[in-house]
Amino acid sequence: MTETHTSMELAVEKLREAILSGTLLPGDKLHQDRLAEMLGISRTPLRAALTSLTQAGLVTYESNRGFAVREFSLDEVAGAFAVRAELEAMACRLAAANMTEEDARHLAGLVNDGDRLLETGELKPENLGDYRRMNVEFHTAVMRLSGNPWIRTFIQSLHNVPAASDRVIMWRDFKVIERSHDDHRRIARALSQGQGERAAALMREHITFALEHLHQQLQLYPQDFLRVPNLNKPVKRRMGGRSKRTNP
Amino acid sequence: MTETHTSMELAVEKLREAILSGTLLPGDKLHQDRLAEMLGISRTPLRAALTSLTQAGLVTYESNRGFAVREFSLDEVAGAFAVRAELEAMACRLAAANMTEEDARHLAGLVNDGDRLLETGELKPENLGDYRRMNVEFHTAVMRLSGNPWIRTFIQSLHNVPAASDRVIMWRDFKVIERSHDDHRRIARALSQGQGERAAALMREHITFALEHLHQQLQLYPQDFLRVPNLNKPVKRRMGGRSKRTNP
DNA sequence: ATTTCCAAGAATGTATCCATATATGCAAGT
DNA sequence: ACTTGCATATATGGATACATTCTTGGAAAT
Repeated sequence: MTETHTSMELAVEKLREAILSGTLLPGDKLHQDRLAEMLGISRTPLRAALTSLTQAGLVTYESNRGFAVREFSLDEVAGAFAVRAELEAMACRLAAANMTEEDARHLAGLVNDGDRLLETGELKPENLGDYRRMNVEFHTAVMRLSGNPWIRTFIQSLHNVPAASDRVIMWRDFKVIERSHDDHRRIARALSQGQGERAAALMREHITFALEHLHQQLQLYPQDFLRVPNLNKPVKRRMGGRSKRTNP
Repeated sequence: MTETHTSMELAVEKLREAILSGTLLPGDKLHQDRLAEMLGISRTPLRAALTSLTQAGLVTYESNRGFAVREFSLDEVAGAFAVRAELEAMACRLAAANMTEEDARHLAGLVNDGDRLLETGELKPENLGDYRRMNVEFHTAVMRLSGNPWIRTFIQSLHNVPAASDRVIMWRDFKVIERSHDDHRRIARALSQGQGERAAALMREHITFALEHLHQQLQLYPQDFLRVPNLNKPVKRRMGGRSKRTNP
């Protein structure tokens, strides 16, 4: 069984990673020839990848004017959190009715993993990746347990909104992390006991606070977030670029 | 001033229409050469269109095995209604806080349009298109008023689920239409008076009932919905082939 | 008769080439 | 000096040709 990766799929992954990690900044124009050369493929699969990412919401497209990395307003980011809160709360209500013993154990296990990662009283940098994975898996598990596939689909695309993604855990305040993890613990227990409304309320607050906290962090450390959307930039940034152009 | 429609965008429209209208049935394999010829374009823009539709959720794709019209399970259809109910209820809560006089008038106007279309005590076939447009515009307006762009985005993609689309109004029972329209009236008034929770409750029921009604209709008139997904159709016509074997 | 293997056909994936639309820069006119 | 218009350059959109993978039909062996 060959893991047949078509090169368009590879391009999608590479580009998604580049955009979400900030290598490509919002507003950057996605020049087909250069990108194709950088990725070592031709323009055909690249265009397919860009088309795909356009529908996924990561890039924008205008006829005859090409693709560009999508920019998000603060309102859109806030809206993303609001919808996340609502849909994941919904997932809790639904999941509570479907929980089996095994499901309960799985969630409890994830909470346990978090306990271990935080037991030193801090979130060590080398544990950040594991904590993030645990966090993602917890939320994903709840949505899966809801039995409604659309919830996962939509939350997934909300994670393409840079600041709304649960990829980012830049919480400097350990107390906030601890509280957040305690939310998980309570949610897991509430779900296991069939307390759907309670779990939903916890989840809604869990996510709503994340937005509030983001706002605070944005006030305190704007430079961490404000990769300034280069508005009508005079600067042509190129990624790893070999510049082969000679004009000024 | 040419309405510069790139031929990929045209293909997207044509295909979307063909799929939603049932010309292309769920499970149908989307043969690139044939489709390209039918649409009068080459495979390049066609593939772009298919890629786009894949992300939009109307078709599926597997590496080296091509595209096909997506099939939806009854569970997925039900799930679509459930999420619609939740998100549009959310839109009501948000919209109630944002309503201006003009917004109120707009909604009232739409309700009025519906009144006129139904005043004869029936929904005449020639009015069905107008009624549908009014219905779509009403729901769209509420979502727009919510100020959260994601709600519209997601509901939009739920309308790609054939039976969950509000394109279909195949209500034979006039009482059901009348009640549904009365829901609109109450929702419009509730929103205008800032009664967000009430509007949300009405909207949730409005949509939840639509699913229940769909279930009923599906029991009564299954043939209207069950456009049978033609599983591995035996048409293997090879033209120009040298082996002309007589049909059994 | 059934199964296995191989080869030819067909369809998909990718690269390259051509056409068209947009952007840029220079010249001419006011 | 500024604006306008045109010519050239550049980028994107689409078509065709080529490569790779999958499917299918048949022959040989058990």
